[in-house]
Order: sequence, then structure tokens, then C-alpha cells
Amino acid sequence: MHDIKRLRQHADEVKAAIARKGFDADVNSALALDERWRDLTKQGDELKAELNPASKAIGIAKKAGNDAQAEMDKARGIREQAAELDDQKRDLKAELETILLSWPAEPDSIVPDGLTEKENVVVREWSPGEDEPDFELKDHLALAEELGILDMPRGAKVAGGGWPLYVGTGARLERSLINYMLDIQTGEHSYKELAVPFAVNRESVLGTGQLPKLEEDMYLVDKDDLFLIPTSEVPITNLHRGEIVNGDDLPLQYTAYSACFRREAGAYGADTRGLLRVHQFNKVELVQIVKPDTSDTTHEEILSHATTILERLNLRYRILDLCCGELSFAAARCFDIEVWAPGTKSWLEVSSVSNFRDFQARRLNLRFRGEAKKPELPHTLNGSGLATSRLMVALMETYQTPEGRIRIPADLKSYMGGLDQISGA
RNA sequence: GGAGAGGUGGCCGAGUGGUUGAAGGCGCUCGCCUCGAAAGCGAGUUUGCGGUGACCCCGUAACGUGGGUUCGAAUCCCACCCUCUCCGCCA
Repeated sequence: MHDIKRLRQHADEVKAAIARKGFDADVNSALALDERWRDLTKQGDELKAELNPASKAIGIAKKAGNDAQAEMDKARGIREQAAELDDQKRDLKAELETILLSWPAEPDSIVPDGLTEKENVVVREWSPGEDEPDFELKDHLALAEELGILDMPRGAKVAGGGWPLYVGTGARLERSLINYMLDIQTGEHSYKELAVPFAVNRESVLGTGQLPKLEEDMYLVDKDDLFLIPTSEVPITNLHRGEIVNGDDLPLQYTAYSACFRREAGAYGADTRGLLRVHQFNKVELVQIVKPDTSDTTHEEILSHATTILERLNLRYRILDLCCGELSFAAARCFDIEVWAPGTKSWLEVSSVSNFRDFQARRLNLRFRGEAKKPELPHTLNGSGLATSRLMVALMETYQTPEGRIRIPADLKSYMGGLDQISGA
């Protein structure tokens, strides 16, 4: 959410910054509502300032046994006026909130211009330095179905299209990846592991900024008004919602595995073969809550925490500096990590590492007590570290053998019970 | 799902209509004392909003949340949420 005080002073800047994301913010309506609200607040407070001492005087008079009917009638009149103003104020405030909550975060000034993926900037590419094999590479779906480790038709039978069903060593590989990534992030990068709810309430999704924009992209359990989490960013970042945390405890670093659920509404025509775009996938998420002056450094750190995994698995990847239009609603800056899938012959997004500045913190009413007299807003950041389904695609396609088997990367062998390669389910 | 108890500041806990943003204690901060510390003594110690983008100050709001009654609500009424205990059901 945007700072109303900043908006009052720098409305043009705010409007211009949001416009870089392709969003036309009706700044004037917001300011008009705010001005009326402030005006009514002033009037209301003045009335109450009159009312409160009058009520006290009535109390004293009645205690002394004096009649105070005239004063009571007068006080009632004032109270009715004040109540009238309160009602108007509430409506104005609600209207203003609705508007402000619908505005995306301002992108950082260094974020590249542009509204489509064409304007994303490749900032770095990494490769293990091995040539691609010279035999005909299969894509992950062909490989996995022939091995029997992925059964999309039966997934469709029990749930629907785009609900993957892993079988045997495929399921084991999925679980291994999750454990492997969690072990690195908790053991080497000092994140505290959480096991979070996979469903969250409306307040939580509003806090991290999936609502109001992405309501149609999430699964809603209507009966309980709960959303299946699209990412564990939501439960993790909401942990300290409404709290004032001790500044000495920052940075707070959390990681959690979770299943992630996405309706992928409107994704028709996009890459949907096999595991490329599914309704449920697994992800290890990294979240940090930090002091504002350190968030740029933290952003780079989280990026390296995510890429570590790919480098140890010897998977080729590249990093994109997302342009304004490609940034998510709440993000001020974001690096995407894309892994190379040699069979599919495309770059697959396996992580988004975002800095939200104080945008989420303000929505969450999340503050910390630091040197300043008043509580301050921290910056929140997160990154996937990583998402398994597309990682699985790259892994299977990269490690395939001419016989259609899948070698197990050295780091994963112990997690796979010493298995060298997958030759069947 | 049923029955009961309960939600008050960083924490414990008092407060069942009146001058209570809230007793008391703990904790914390500062000062005195001390070679230093402890103990003791004294003072301070919530947040939002508006005036006014800072300080001070002033006003206002907040005792789970939202409504209501009243001149006046932490206190009375209604609804909801959450926690705990017991029962039922179930992994």
C-alpha cells in the first residue's frame, strides 16, 4: 500500500512511478477523498473535544445530586452531530482504502522500462561448462512417462488436467529435491525452517498483495473463505502481521516448503505441456524481513541462495532483471532465475526474487522498533529457493541418457538412497 | 459438532457505568548510591490519526473484532473471531 503522506506531497511522482507498470492511478480522486476525510476528522475531533468535558461535568453534577437534564440534552445534540460525521468518515475511508489497496507498488528507478518480457534484461548467465550431449534429447514428459515416474493421465483422473501425479522414484526425486534445498537453506544460509498452513484467510492474501488483483488466480475454499496458498510467501510474510518486532531481531530469515496452488486462469495457449505449468507444485521459499537500508544487499543475497542450488546441481541458468511491466503487483524490483531445459529447448522460470520495500509491511501493519523514536516499517523480500516442478523438468532433460534413463546428480544420491540413475518407477 | 471458561499494555494482573490510556507487580531505560555490581531510592516506559512531512505540544481514537444502549462503556446488550478445558467425531 502507498503512504498517504507521501501521496499528499508527491502525487505526481507516485502517479508517474506506477504508470511505468502500466497502471493509471486516479491520484486526484484519492486526494479529494483524503482531503474531505481530513476536514471531517478535524470537525469531528472539535465536537468531541467539546463533548468530553461536558460529559464529565454531568457526572460530577449527578454525583452531587444536582439536576443535569439541560446539559444532558445539549451533550446528546453534540454527540448526534459527531456520530453523523463519523458515519461519513467511515465511508470515505473505506472508499479511499479500496483505491489505495488496488494500486501496485512503485518500481525502483533503476528498473528497466517496458511492459513485456521482451524488455527484461539478462544480467548474467551461468553454465556448468559442459557441452550438451550429441544424441537426440527427449523432453521431460516423454522421458518421464516412458519411465513411468510421472502419470499425468491419472493425475487428471483424480483431480483434473494440470495436477501432476509422481510415481515411485519420480515421487522420491521430488521429495529429495525438497529436502536437499531445505537442508542447504537452513544449514548453510541460516534460515529458520517453518511448516506453514497451506490455506490462508483473506487478510493474509491482502497483506502480501495477491488480493485484490489475483483473486481469480487462487483456489478459494468458499465455505470457509480460505485461499489455498499460491506460494508460502503468504503465510510466512504474514507471521508477524500487526506486530512491532524488536529491531535487534532483524533480519528475520524464514524458509518453508509448501505445495503451491494456482488456478492459472487465462493461461490457455501458454506452455502447458507436462510439468511446465501446473495447478500444484512444490516450492521451498525464502523470506526475509530487514531494515530498510540493508534490503538491496539482502536482495542480492537471496538471489545467490537460490542460484547455489542450480550451480550445485550443475544446471545452466540465467538471471533476468525484470522490466516494470513484468514486476508483480507488490514488487519494487525483481530478478527472475530461469533454468535451461535442453529437451524442451527453453528457459524456465524457477524463481522470482523480489524486493517489496515497505509496500507489504505497510499493508501488513508490520513494524520494527529501531533507533528512531517511532516504530518503523521494515522491508520485506522473498525468493523461491526453488520451485520443483520446473526444476524437475530441467533436471530430467539435462541428466537423461541415450537409453532414456535419468542420472542422479551427485548431490542428490544420498537423498535417493544411493541410486545412480532412474531406469523405471 | 456440543458444553463450559476466558481474551485488558512487552509480560503477569486489578478493574462490573463517571473525571481510567487504564491500579499494582515484573521487565526495560535513565539518574542517585558504589571501586564496580547487586540491593535500595527516584523518574520514565503503548500506538494510530489530525493540527503540522521534524520536535514539542494540543485534540482525538483504541481494553479480541464489529455493531448497539447511554450525557458518559474496559465495565451493560447483540453478533462474530480466537484461546483453553471436557464430550463427540476423525487422520
